Amino acid sequence: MDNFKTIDLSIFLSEDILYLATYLLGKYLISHIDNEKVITKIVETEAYKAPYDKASHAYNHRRTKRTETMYATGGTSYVYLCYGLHNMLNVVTGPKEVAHAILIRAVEPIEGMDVIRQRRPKAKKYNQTNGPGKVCQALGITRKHNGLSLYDSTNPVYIADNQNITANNVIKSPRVGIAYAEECALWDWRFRIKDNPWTSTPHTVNYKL
DNA sequence: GCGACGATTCGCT
DNA sequence: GCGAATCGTCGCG
Repeated sequence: MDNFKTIDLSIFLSEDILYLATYLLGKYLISHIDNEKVITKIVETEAYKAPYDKASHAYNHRRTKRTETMYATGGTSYVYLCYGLHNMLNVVTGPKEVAHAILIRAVEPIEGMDVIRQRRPKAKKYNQTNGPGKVCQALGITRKHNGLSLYDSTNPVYIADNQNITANNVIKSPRVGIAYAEECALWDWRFRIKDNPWTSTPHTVNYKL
């Protein structure tokens, strides 16, 4: 389990963010942090399409110190702190200056389960990596890893090629935790691999306008 | 400066 | 199911 084929940069430059969010399903997310290697498979993503998506941090071209990373070239990592304690990993996509991003919500452990258990000692099997904050904790990802090129296997965090998931094996549903985003909250921009037990909760969300 | 709040998680009821 | 934890970011002034 070594020698991974990385993803071509040109893929990340696409502006078809819904395609990319499904394309990333099945791919490897790998971390090599604190001398520990963890290999996982991406099983759940969410798309955030600046500038008109009200759920995006870059909504309405908002550009601040924090969101500056979102305007980087596609394939860059955007890691931010949520609720003061949870790190969230996103994949910036599109050309430079286009602030689209894809949130990695859940992964399936492939290698390095012992490391994950060490980092999340209280989590039971399927609760180890089934949420965006849990993913970062399990892989050791923090805001220090903001701004990395995810197509470069010499970086401590990167994405590698693997299976493609066919459309009939992808579940689309509304995104989680964005009730404030009004009509955008209803869009089916959350993508999960069908019947995969490692996807995150809640399994359904219901927003009222 | 200051106050409000968040792309969540966990433990307890 | 509910509420607390916890702090950087943002917007206002």
